[in-house]
Amino acid sequence: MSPKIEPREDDAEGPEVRKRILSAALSAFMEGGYAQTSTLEIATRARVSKRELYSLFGNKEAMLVACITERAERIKAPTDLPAIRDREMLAKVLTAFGTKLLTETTDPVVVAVFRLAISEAVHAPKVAHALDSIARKPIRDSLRTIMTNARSTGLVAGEPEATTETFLGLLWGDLMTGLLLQAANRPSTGEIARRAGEASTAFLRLYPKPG
Amino acid sequence: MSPKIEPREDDAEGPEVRKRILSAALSAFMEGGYAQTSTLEIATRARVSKRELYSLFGNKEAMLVACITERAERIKAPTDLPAIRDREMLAKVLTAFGTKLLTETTDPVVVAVFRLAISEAVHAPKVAHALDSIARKPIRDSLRTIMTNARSTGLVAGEPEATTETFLGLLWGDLMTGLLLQAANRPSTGEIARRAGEASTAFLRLYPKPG
DNA sequence: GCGATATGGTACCGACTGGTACCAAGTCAA
DNA sequence: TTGACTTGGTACCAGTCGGTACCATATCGC
Repeated sequence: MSPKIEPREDDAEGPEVRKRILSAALSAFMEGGYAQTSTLEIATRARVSKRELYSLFGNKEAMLVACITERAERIKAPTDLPAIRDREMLAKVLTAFGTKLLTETTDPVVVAVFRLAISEAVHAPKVAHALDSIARKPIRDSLRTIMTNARSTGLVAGEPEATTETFLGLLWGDLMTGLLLQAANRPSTGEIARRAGEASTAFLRLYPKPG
Repeated sequence: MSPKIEPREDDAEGPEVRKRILSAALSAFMEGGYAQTSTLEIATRARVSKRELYSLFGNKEAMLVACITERAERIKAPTDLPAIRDREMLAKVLTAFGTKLLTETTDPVVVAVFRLAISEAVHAPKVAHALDSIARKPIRDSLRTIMTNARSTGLVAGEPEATTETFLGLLWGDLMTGLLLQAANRPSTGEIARRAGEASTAFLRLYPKPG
């Protein structure tokens, strides 16, 4: 009940300190990788002292986790799913879902976040697990909800788990691996739309209306 | 024209020095990551002096490239493609291809190699590029050859590039990302076979015989 | 104006690293 | 035996880093 620390950051100091640090840390990690980035570098970029860094985050790894978590939380899947009445509508929903998913996850920053999490997946499972549970799983769950609905309304016969996996595969193809290895460029908006559309139609052709 | 150095490693010293180093380096990198692994650690594991390391590889990054290259070369795609006469045979070839691909690339060591390459993709593009050109591209090329054949013999109508991407997507689904993030376990032999079979049948249903 | 608190800047500590130099021991040819 | 060469072991160098301590400044309440 002590008086809250008032955010007296209104003096053109930019975003709040914590956000500034997270932003600085993320861009530093993106450019230099986790190991190559020194905490001093982060502090300097954030225009903050190392003490502030350590009093806010405790240690370097926690800064990484915080970065990744913060960015991943903004990827969350679309929340409001309209009621799907016919297969035409299902096609539209899937296309929209795919477009959104591809757009968000091919963002260079997101790709870099995946790279960071993958890099530390062995040593700091927390990092990878955070990304998985905050971004990857919710997206998948959201898609599976669509699939479950589509099945219960008799639009598609397949098992939700299987159809979800199929649609994700049709959507991704080999793209993510290429992006992670920097062997592919980010697809343009048009390519993304085309890809999502094709995945949607392919999916519906693959799972025709039962009965 | 000086006398070749004869490989007098026949004295039960185990594999040749170079291979021993590569093996030691790969397992060290796998366990500890690139940055966390010291060259002394590698030398000790390989029962070799640091001098030997540096005279053979020059620097640490080259050791990583050599590791990855060596392991990636063993993934190469199946070479002998039988002539494909009908769609039944195409199904079998695709299933076999998929099974082999999944079996080899879900190997924990291979996943770790991907992780290493992805980790260094920004700072050492050579590493990631090596993996891409030695393993990923040849596999894709091999599959596209199958697709091109299938098209020219009138078994499938789709553009080879597109059908290749589709089949890879059906095969992979969301698996690789899960493995990289350590959020999924390696699929069993049975699961791999099932997955490859389903990808194959789905693909053929998606691309019916033209005409 | 004054004491308390918090912050930026920075020096510092212990530990570790990549890479090189050097030594002692072993191996080979003659 | 001798001498050239190779190798494992290790000390060493210069540099870096994570994390802490300390100081001087600035802001705040009063």
